[in-house]
Amino acid sequence: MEIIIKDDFDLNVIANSGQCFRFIEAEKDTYRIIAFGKVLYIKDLGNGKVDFSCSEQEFKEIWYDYFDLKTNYAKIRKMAEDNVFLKDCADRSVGMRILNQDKWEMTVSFIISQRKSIPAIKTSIERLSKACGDKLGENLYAFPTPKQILSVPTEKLAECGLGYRLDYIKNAADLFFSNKNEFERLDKLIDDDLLSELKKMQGVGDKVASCIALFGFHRLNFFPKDVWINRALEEHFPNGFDMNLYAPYNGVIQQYIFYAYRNSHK
DNA sequence: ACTCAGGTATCCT
DNA sequence: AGGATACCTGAG
Repeated sequence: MEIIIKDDFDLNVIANSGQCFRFIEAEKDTYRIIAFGKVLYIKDLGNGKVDFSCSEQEFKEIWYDYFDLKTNYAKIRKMAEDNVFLKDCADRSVGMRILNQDKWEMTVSFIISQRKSIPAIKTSIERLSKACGDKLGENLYAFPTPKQILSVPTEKLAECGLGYRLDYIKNAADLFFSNKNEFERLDKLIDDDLLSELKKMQGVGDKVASCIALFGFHRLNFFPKDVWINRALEEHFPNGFDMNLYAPYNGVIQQYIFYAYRNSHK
């Protein structure tokens, strides 16, 4: 189905923004997303026209929210214009959106992310999905549920290149398998409490918890600090970055900095 | 072969 | 509270 999107929307920017690991350019100008047990292909036809390979019902139920289409990102982007560096980052990140991704998938994905490059993270996630996720098509697998991860022999999980993170992931799977409503409970907490609750998990520190909150719980004010952000802040905000200026959208600003700074320094 | 990767836990002082 | 160090493994 075709839809019209007037707001910021660039599939290439989003796919390479580091917030998602199963959103890739499958062929020229066509992107493939595996999420929520579905495989979606999207093609940007230009002039705001975008083709989604799904029914109108599926679009309304999943993808409208996934792409956060209710939110006006062009308006948020304008907030960055008061600062030369931020404006430059925002200008080079036009089309960025913060996706509404699955909370469980984000939890595991960002536990995996520590001390790994983005290509290595993607490899691990694909292996894990293939090892125990539902088959959705030829060489396409859904992200596994906590139960599926717990059901698979350790030797098979060890082949996913998870290293020392494997125990962290099993602990998280245990937690969310034995507490079916845990994500609902967490979702009701205010930002500070959500962060501290997430950090109770083994292998989840400030950075990973912030990413889970921002990309899984859609808490747009979280500002994950990774090596790239820290370098950018040191260079451009030697006296500190004022989080009050861009609240409640610090997370969006963070994505602009991450995307623009990393792309021009890697 | 060698370094570093979207960090965290643990062990110090 | 803050600093140093080890950590699995893959990608460049």
